[in-house]
Amino acid sequence: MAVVGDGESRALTPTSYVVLGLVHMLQPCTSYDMKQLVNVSIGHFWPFPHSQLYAEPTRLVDDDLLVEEQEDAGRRRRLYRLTQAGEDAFRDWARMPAQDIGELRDEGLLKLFFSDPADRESIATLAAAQVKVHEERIETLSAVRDDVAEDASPAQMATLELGLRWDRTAADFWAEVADNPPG
Amino acid sequence: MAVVGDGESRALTPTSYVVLGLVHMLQPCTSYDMKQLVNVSIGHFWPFPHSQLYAEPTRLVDDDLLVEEQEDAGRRRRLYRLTQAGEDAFRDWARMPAQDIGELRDEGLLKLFFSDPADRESIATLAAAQVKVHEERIETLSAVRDDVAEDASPAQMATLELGLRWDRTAADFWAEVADNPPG
DNA sequence: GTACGCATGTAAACGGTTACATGATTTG
DNA sequence: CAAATCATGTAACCGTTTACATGCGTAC
Repeated sequence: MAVVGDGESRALTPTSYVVLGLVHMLQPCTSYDMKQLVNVSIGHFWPFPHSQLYAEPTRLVDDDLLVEEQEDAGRRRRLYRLTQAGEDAFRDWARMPAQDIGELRDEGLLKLFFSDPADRESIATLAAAQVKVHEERIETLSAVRDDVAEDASPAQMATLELGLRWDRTAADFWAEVADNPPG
Repeated sequence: MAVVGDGESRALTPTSYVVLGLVHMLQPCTSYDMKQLVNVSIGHFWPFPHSQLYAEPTRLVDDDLLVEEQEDAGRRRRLYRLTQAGEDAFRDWARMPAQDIGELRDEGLLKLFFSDPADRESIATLAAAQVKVHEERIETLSAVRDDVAEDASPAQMATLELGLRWDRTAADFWAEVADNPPG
């Protein structure tokens, strides 16, 4: 009996599912096609460098979740598609509620946590900078929203909406901190 | 002339500054002391395994930002303190506004983004689970807040406050999605 | 036809996660 | 004094990041 895949199966990471999801939407597609989509969508809340979009599909081919087909002329680009197992893995993941809890990982929060209570001025400066960052991102995301309104699904628009609400919440919070620095 | 540190200096990561900040608060302290504090504070919004609290101080000693002193009896635990360079590096970081933008990295958001518009029931199920997760975390964080209210600085309490607001924002968002799934 | 930018990809190094391991302390 | 739990640490693997490299099209 033929064994498919090399050796033990690995646990898939969120990146794996991002790639499966992207291929699901775009197949057949190249790594660069994925990159293009990432740039205007999930890249805004789940950033990663494009090299992952080359490395991860290779692993998924090993796992028999993707198939790769290489052009025989020109640039010999690699085109990816889902296998049946890939479709299944993606659908199962999409259906199952998320188990991990989304963390903030905001460096500004770290700085606030470690701030010197006696140095309220530094805190105010930090807070003002954070307000700026979040308001700028509200601008960016609003523009993206308008840009993609035609093409994106309602669920995709909703992800943008949560992003905007988060930045609004954060901007308000930091504005309060700037106004009245704790210390 | 004596050369301090081995080879080229590396770029410090957020983890580096977490450790510098922890040592700043607790020095002299062991990795385990840091772990204790992490568990009831930044661990809630910037989680990482305790092994990092052993690995990173070793690197920081190489960088001459920490000094290590080993007990000569008993468990021979390692105690860390900041060097002058460590104090400086930490203070400089703390003063400078954060440059990276805190990202969401919420797996639930990914699932929403990739959800099948035709399958509104899955979306509603996902959303209901997300509501539960965030409301539970509101409970947890509220309890932590009450627990540490005596000991924590106002700035530290403020970080908890932002965490709570984020979970509130997210819980509300997902409740709306559950109520009226896009698709 | 040259220059610039977009498209496409690779490789090495490093941090982070996971898993394991075992010595102390407390509790019953 | 046995068992459980806390305290303390190590090692290996693997994903991610960073940096480099270079073909192809297009505009001037």
